[in-house]
Amino acid sequence: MVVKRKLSCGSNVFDFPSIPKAPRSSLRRKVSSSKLADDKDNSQICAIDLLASLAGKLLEESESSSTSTTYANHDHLGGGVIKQEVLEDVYNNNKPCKSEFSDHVNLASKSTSSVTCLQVSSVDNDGILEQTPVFSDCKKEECGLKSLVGTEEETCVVNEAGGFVADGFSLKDPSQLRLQSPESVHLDGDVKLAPCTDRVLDDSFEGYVNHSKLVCRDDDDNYCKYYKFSDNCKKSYRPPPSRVGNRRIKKCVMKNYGRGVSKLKCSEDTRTDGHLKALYRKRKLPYYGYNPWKRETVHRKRRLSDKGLVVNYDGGLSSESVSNSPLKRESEDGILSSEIGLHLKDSPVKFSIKSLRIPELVIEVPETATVGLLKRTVKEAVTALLGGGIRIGVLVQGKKVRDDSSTLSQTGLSCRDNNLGFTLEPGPETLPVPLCSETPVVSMPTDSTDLSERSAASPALDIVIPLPPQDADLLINSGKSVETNHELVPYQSDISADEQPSSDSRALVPVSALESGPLAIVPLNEKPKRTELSQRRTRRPFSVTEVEALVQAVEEVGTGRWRDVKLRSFENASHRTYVDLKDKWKTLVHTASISPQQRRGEPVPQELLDRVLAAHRHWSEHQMKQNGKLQVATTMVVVQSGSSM
DNA sequence: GTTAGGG
DNA sequence: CCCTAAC
Repeated sequence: MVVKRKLSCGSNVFDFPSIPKAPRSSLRRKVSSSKLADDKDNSQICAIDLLASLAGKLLEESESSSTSTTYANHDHLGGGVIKQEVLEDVYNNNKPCKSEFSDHVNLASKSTSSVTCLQVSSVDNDGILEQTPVFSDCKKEECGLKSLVGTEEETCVVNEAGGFVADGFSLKDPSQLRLQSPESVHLDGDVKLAPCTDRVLDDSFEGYVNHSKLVCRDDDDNYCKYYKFSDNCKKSYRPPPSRVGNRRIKKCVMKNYGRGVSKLKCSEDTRTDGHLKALYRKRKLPYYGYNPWKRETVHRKRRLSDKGLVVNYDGGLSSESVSNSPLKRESEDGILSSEIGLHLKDSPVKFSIKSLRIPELVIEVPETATVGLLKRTVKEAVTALLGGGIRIGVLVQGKKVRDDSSTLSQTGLSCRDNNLGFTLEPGPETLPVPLCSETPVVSMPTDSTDLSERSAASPALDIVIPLPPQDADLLINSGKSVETNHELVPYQSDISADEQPSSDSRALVPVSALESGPLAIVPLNEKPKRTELSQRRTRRPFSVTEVEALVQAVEEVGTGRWRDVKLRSFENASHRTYVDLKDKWKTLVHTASISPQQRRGEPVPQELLDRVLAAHRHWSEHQMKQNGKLQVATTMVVVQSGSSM
């Protein structure tokens, strides 16, 4: 495994990763992490890591302005803004995967933010701060995300001058946020678990936040420490080995601002299993059939489209008070404030994400494969997925919130009734696999170009940063993870209302999902629209040459036989599907029928347009004739049968 | 998996 | 280009 650091979490345990925020004082930053509970679990990736990274992101945002130079190594990023150039550089470098991990880690640490963001308390909660730091200061590299594994009741206090900004929302005065306050808002209405009390094996996360308090302070000095009161919970909650559902996959999630993403994968990829491969599932697989990957014994398919990329969190927002119990209810009852917004004071919004569902991830392994191999394969697939660069999307009422500058209240997140969802989306930076050229194992990205542009993983070829600037902030690179150990709790397929048909999911997710207890499951009420989730293919206007080839083919085989057209003239153009050709023909016909002044884009020679019209006319007539014959034939049959009777 | 069309 | 219904 490439990923070396894994914080093991009891499967049920929710780890609170503390991600120290910031880059700017990586050195100073102190990260505390709970002890790794199980090394055994290392191989698993915790979904929660994602959250951690998300949280980290939030923190980071606040600090992005003051990004330290530490990023320089990998990113050259200034201020957390992702630059395409950087990405490209990264992608273009086929660096050996192996060494990368450490590097990323460093990045992570630098850029890390604290996962604790999810639960942020105002500094005012002095009471929370305890003198006994359980965790020693982290090394630089490790500072990044450390999950507090097994720690329970951890409170994180973040005092950050910068404020948080998260995808859909921004908290301007972070110092005043207390996410865990009793008043927390329960957005989703979904399941909320009282910390310790409700703790069930399935509790993905809340249960674990109890006894110890995690404090993350990011004051001027920017340092975070965790203080742990007790570690009891941890022990008690060790999930039975058998539980698959809670299996947490450890992923290295790191948040680099998008840049070094690929490396992480590399690491994994490096470990080639030779025959293992992942395929991203493309819509039209058939046309990609020539793709070498297809022949691999093991395929991993990741379907971006559906959403494949989307990780759903089932949880929504739920309020939980840090304290054990009662408070929680109160908050739910109501006191939620709609005030959440730029100036939150004492009206923290608590986000409890029970689980994040990863996108469809189909893994195929030979029957002869060992369980160990299967595990590794899954891990790799997930790691690759996450490592590819993920960005977090926020869904409110099923609708994606694109404006990162919106406040929670503006976004409606302050309302308890809202259905909040987080999605994992492929980040632009997703190109990891290719980097690790050696390993075919995880195929996703590599082919993506060929397989489908559509897939979120935009192939390296066209690196497009679809995301608006603000989204860029959200980008989380998992590649190298910072130690966050979050538990990944798969959504429960059955329970979750989510769109994804369980059938699709052979993915890891479902399996684990089964394990997760009911509590953990909070279905997203609304099915996200695909459009929201999936990434649109990059636009590739047809060149005149292509148009000519298309016209030529259509003249020969006619309209209505797009597959043949494709095979005839675009066999090697993996990015042109027959549907594309059909669509292009449609537009060509339209273009040819309008005045030149009305035409846009690269002008198509009139000669070609004339041919288009001619061919269109010809084949239309041909089709009509066919239909006519058909009708006649039908009529004849009918008449015949009628007469016979 | 392909087609055909609407969006 | 995307999404789907209809084959």
